[in-house]
Amino acid sequence: MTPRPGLNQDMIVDRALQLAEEGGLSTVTMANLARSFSIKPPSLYNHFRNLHEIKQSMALKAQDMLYDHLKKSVNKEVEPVERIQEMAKHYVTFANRYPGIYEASLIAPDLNEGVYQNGEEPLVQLLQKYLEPFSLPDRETIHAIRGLRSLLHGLVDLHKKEGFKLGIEIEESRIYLVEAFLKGIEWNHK
Amino acid sequence: MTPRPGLNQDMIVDRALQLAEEGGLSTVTMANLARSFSIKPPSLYNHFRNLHEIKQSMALKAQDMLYDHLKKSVNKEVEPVERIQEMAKHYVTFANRYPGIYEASLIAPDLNEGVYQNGEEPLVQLLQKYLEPFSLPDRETIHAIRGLRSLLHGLVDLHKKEGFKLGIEIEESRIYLVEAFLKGIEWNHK
DNA sequence: TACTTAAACTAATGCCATTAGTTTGGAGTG
DNA sequence: CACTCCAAACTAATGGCATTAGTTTAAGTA
Repeated sequence: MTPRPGLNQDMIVDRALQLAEEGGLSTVTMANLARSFSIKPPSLYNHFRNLHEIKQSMALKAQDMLYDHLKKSVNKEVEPVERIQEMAKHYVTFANRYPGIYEASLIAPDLNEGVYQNGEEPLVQLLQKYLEPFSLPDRETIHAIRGLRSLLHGLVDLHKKEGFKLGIEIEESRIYLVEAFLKGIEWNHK
Repeated sequence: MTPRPGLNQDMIVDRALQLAEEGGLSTVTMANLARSFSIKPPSLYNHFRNLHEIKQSMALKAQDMLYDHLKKSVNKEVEPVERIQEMAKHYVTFANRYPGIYEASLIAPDLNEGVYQNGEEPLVQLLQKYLEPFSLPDRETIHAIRGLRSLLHGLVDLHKKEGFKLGIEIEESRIYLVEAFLKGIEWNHK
């Protein structure tokens, strides 16, 4: 049943994420993966159909890791706005500390092929939970989730592009923007 | 002085943007560019040092095109919030109508090598102008610009990924989010 | 011990970017 | 008009990549 069970999908995805972390997503190639296992590239095709499928698996695992990071690090005992601020901070921190994994988490799922339906992704569920105290109508909650994700990703992107340059800290922008955004959400609802 | 001036940088960049528009940025290759001009790939190296430089030039031109689109299509006679709503609408519209060009506009400039300093990019200048009526302190204006860009890009990204799926329209989110965001900005300032 | 089969392999194809070195044709000069 | 020059094309080659087809191998099972 299992002759020579040396490698498996999990090992490959983990190594792929490690490569992404060390040199960026563009260094995740069949050739580099094979090299890292001291095997030849064609051997990888015994475990995945092609590089694209490996990247899809990377995306799912990376999203899980981000989700776990956000979930475990958020204090339940603070008020709603502060809780979202904390979450936002952890989001940005994770993305900056593990840029390769974050990059992998952004890989788009195949159209009509994702494991999650719209709005089913763990991260969306989490944001939805944190927005519950605001008692928004469903439609507005969806808008708010879209807005928050956009703001968070935009801040991460900014940090990557000009984090080293002079200028106003991204951290300060994050605090200001989340604050303003939530205020605007509340105001709009009233 | 000028023997056989057949091709030049502008022609190559224009064709590269055309290829991006037809098949996405990943189809912009030396091989495809050469094919489109009926020449051999090495000939392109007489005009650009490598593919990377071509892509950098594409980014600049694409950013110009986006900027021109936003600039010319905004009505001066409306109130500040409505003006930003219009701009946002045109931003999203442009990105959806010319996905390849928009994709090219996002290519990151080489670190320490861009033609613009921080905050000098035309798009940033435009946003700054539209935010002037809000009379924000300089720091808050910078935060607001960062937030607006993030929201706009996030909406475009969402449209690309799930624009065809069922669900609440991106257009509605745009209207809601810009409205809420600007409300929050004003509130925070008071 | 022999069989089966997954997981490795070799060999090959066809992309791609890039470099080195060569040819060529049009503009300017005598 | 013939000559020179040189930018812009070319050919040939290298080395990287993903992927496929077909072959070998070795570990567990009968």
